[in-house]
Amino acid sequence: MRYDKGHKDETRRHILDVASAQFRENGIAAVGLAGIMSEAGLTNGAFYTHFASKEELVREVLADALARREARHKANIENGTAIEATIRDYLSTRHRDRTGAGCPTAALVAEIARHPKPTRQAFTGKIADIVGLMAEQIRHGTPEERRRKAIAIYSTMVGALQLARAVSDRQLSDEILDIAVGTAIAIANES
Amino acid sequence: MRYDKGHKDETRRHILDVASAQFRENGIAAVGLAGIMSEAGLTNGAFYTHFASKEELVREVLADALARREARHKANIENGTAIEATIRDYLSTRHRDRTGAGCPTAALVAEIARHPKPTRQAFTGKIADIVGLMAEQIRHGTPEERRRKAIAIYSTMVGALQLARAVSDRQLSDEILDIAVGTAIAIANES
DNA sequence: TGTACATCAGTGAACGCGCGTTCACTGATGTAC
DNA sequence: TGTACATCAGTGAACGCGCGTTCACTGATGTAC
Repeated sequence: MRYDKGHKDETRRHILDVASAQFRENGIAAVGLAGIMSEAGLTNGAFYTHFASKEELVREVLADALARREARHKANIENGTAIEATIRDYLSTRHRDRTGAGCPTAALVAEIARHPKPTRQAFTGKIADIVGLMAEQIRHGTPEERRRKAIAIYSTMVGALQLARAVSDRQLSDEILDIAVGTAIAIANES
Repeated sequence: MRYDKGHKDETRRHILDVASAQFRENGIAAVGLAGIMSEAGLTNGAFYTHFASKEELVREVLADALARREARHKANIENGTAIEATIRDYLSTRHRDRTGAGCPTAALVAEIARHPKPTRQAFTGKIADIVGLMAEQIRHGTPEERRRKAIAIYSTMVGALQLARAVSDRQLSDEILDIAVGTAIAIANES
């Protein structure tokens, strides 16, 4: 072969990374394949050597980006990181200001809702896993109670991060994050 | 004039309504002006008799759709509707399943975050008003505490509704709504 | 009262452009004989 | 060892199409004289 063994996998990985950042930064509908491929240092046509369609790319990007978030949650559990730290990290000004590197759910959830079922299924599976891991981080309650708390916390975090990104008033934005931190931590710790 | 007095205002109103529903249903970036105008029963060119650009339409649609939500909140207060009923209504399966007629924030907040400042300002002003009205509905706490609760409840509702719409598993979707109702009501009533 | 002109919401074709996708081709390497 | 062919990731031009926007035009009514 004229390319190293594993070259194609690396290229595919690179396209996924570029697409993942562009989708989160600008939204799926607003991002074109030509822009993704040129940022990846390739030409238009090479796209179809790796993916069957834009929709397949979307599905793989979501699965991949959420798997990375999941890996972070797993590492948090192994390190004994408290749920409070996870919440503060998610609702930080840093996360708010770096959409392209941040949570795919907060960036894309409304758009995902409008995509075909296979795409929503790829999303659903990973979300269920992440909620399960967050439930493990929670210290109080039965497994069912922890699961309910994890879903409540995740909903609050996703909503608050999006609101904090959308409002034009910096002070209000900071306030939203601050209030959501307090709310999410209170949910985690109530008995 | 060859059209009734007030005709132009009615046409503009109609374009706004059609655009408002299409944006919420399919997202701003995915909706074209030609599709809006044809559903409104007009041709392409007439658009610019009413709006200077697509971006101006977006701004006006947001201001208008959120003003309608605000009017509903005002009516709730005048009718003495409890915050619990507002929460249950927002997090109902009906609202989840009718995106095009539902809350513009839940449908469009992530996209709004990517729009120019004037658009985000139009959004921010209305959101502040709606949060203020929700705070009035809350029965416990100082004005500042009520405001914080309203922001927490709104964040939770927006996040949960979006998640419920995106997941492909109906049972999980219903569960998310149910959990968020409990969480939001608990926030409203805690002292 | 009759005629010439002004008004203006809406028409519909066209503008340049970028979209997702297709496809004949390239060229470096591996394999067969 | 040398040569013919197969492989295949990537190239780059082209496909039809819809985008946001522009603009010369229409035609029904109102106004001026």
